[in-house]
Amino acid sequence: MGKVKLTRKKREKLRHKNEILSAALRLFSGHGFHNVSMQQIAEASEFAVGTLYNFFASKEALFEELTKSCGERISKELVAILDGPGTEVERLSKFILHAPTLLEENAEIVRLYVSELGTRGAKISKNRDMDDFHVLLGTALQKLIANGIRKGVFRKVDPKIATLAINSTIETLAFENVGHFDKTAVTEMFDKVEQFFIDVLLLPEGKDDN
Amino acid sequence: MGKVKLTRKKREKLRHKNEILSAALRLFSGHGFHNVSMQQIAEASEFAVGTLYNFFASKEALFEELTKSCGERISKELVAILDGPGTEVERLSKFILHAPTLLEENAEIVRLYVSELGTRGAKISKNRDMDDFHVLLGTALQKLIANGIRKGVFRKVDPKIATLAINSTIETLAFENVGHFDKTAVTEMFDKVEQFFIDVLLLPEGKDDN
DNA sequence: TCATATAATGAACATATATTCATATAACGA
DNA sequence: TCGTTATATGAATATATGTTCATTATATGA
Repeated sequence: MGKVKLTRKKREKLRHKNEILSAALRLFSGHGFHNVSMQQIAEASEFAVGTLYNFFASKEALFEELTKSCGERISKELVAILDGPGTEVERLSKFILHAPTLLEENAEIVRLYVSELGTRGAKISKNRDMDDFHVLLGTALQKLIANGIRKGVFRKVDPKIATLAINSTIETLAFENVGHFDKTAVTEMFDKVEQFFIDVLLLPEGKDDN
Repeated sequence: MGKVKLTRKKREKLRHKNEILSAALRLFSGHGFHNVSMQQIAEASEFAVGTLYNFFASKEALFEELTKSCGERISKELVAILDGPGTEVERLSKFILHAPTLLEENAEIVRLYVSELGTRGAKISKNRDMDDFHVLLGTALQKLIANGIRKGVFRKVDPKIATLAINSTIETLAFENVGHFDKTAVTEMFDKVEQFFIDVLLLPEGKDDN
């Protein structure tokens, strides 16, 4: 994608920027945008306050850059599963069951995403990036379900509603567990969610709605 | 419940308090807790800042009282439907279809609830009242579904997961629409949600899982 | 009418915090 | 070595806002 050749200085600058973003993520995800000060981010990243302003025009700008990179990362990971190999049922299954791992590996990002950026919550700034990723994800899932229906494996439901239900359920469950994360318990819950939706969406054998 | 006899003065004081709460609700629901100042609440309610502090110990206390009364109101309304008359299917149906009306009549409350108090969002203060109401609602819905399963009208699913899915879906849809409310469009969406969950939960005739 | 209690007021205070900028430091090439 | 550029610094500034409290207004009832 981007240029690979970077002078040492440029690379170092980028590293510094990422260190700031990383510290900011830790703080924002733990306490929320309004409860974290630039001073705190400065301390946590071991830079001076002024330095932050060499990288970001404002606190909001910093936040937006953070959400953009985080959103991209997560949505890419999930869309890859939805658009990946396997039957519709397999992919839907994988999509839901992948949540615990994603939650474990990106607890901070997920927390940030759900707590201040999901479909809910008083938006910080008019940042639309997150919404874009959300739409991207919704579209992919919707397409998967529509295909499954066309192929006669899924019951004839409204793909938009099914998508809404699945995504809402995953998001809610994700946030409820991202605070006090217990892999075993979370995995068990998502197993049940997967079971529920597969169970409920699968066309009963022998019965043909079409 | 409470004492009905109140002196005129007491009644007036209560009215004043409610006026403040009402103004606060309007502002908080529109801009979020952190973006509304006591000054603004004072102006909107046509009292002086100091007066607010005669009613509430702090901004947080004001907010908590607001959420408590709002939560009670909504959860009572919904639990009444879930525990009301009719078969399980009828009540579940009614529960989902009631959302547009509830949304229309309590747009501000719903907005406040979902945006800053739902299962998500960086909590303002350690207020647990809202969670209590949420649990109450969840319990009622879960019981309804369990009963439906026992009676053989619902498919054998995990009532907890079904409850999670239904509530999450309703909440998400509610918030997505509370901003730019269009009764027709919203009603149509909730009709589809109702159709989806009824369709998907109903045990196919003639097939007996039990 | 007047003494008392209750309620309302808003300027002043204390604090927090986003942002700036003059200065210092380090890196680099000539 | 030295001048130039890029980067880092953090004290100072400006602003916003939660909270207090001495003062004023109003209502009550003896």
